[in-house]
Amino acid sequence: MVKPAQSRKPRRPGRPTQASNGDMREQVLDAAIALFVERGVIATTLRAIATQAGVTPALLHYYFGSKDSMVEALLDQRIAPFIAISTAPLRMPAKSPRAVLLAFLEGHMRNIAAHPWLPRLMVREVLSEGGVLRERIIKQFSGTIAKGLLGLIEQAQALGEIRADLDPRLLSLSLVSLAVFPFATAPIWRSVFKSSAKQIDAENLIAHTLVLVRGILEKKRAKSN
Amino acid sequence: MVKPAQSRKPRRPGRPTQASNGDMREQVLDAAIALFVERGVIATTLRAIATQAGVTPALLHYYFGSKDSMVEALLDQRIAPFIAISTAPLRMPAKSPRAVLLAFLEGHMRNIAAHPWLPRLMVREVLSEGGVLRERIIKQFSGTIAKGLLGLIEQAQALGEIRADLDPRLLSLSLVSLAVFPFATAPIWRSVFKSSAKQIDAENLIAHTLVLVRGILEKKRAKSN
DNA sequence: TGTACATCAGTGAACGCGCGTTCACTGATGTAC
DNA sequence: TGTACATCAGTGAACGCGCGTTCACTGATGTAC
Repeated sequence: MVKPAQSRKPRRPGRPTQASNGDMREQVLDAAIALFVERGVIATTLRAIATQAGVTPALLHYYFGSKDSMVEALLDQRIAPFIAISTAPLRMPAKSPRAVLLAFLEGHMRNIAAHPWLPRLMVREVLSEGGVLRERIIKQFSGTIAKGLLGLIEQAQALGEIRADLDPRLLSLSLVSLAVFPFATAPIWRSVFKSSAKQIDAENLIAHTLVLVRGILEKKRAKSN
Repeated sequence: MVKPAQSRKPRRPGRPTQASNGDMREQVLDAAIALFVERGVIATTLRAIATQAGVTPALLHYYFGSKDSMVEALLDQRIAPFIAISTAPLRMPAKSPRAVLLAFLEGHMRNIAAHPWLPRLMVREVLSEGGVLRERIIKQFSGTIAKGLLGLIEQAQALGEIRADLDPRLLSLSLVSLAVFPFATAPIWRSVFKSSAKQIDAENLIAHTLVLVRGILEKKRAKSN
């Protein structure tokens, strides 16, 4: 995942010429997020990020001021946009809450399937106390996903669109579990199942999960036994 | 969760008398696991563990030789036993694979509900590269849970006990998600839902999840629409 | 039952190392006249 | 269009600090006679 450090020419001292590529800030953020995803925030040193991006550790302070500020910048510029995209459906008024719910879950899974580092980073940091990311992720999560999902479920239950015998909080928890955990742990189960003939790809997983979710939401018919 | 450092009398130099309590090794392991759960393995310093257990950092090396060895000792003595208990049903020959499957899930959830630090620690470490725990947890997991669960599902499908239209690998992934993720993230959603009138406890969650799982495994009847 | 001494449990202070951070500096670029 | 100089992007070397680890030590315990 992490590319070998770019072997750039050893860069003479002084201000660089305009010819040398100027989006170093982006390169630094790319390197930082790649390493954070692999090792976690605390375990990643500024020197490692700098080496990866082909700059000096001093540059990181020149750009961001401190490691903590850098993590926050990264959250604002690389993580928040994804959450905003995922949660967009939750913010628009819904004719059919059930349809919005399914669309949101599918969109969310597709979003994290396309950016597999997202759930991995988020779940790990949320489980560790004292991280800079933890508080902000929890806040963002509880303000958007949790509230929106819960509201949709309650509306859909009230309208009789889905089964109403489940606690909406527990149901939202189960749905989030199904939509997040498999993607966050993808590298693990891929290696566990690697001997299988047919590999599992993201589309299989998304389709499977949607089948499950539809089944879960479905209203009970008269039981046969 | 972490108790304040025991304010023991400042312990005169030299070998301690027999009167002073002798299970310091256990105290150290307790302190270590509590801190590992809260902060993660790399973020926990030996000094923090020593302070917490009321001993010197040098003692940790006296007992375990190194931090890595200590983590391994901890895994063998505090984590492996729980996994062994949880996975016991998977190792006994089953008359009804479906019944064993449900019993295993229920037992597993009850087990981690009673020891909530377990899933939190395991999920976090498994998601971080380079940890000592990671490799061993993955190995243990793929050797027992994954293999056992997969086998049970395949047997139950072959016997017609559960619906057979789902990929057993994806189904096992979904079941593990439902049984692990909600418990690993318990502190988060508890704080998100803390304004609710009726608090969610572990029994609610277990019962809810088992209802969902039974529904998921249930064979389809003719659809009405 | 005493005594001499090896062993044992654990300490306290220091070690080297890598961390995040600082700061004086370098030389290209932008601007005023 | 040139020139002088302030500004800017970024470096290199060093800073103090806390980390995991080491080691000479202390004094209670176990053992041999």
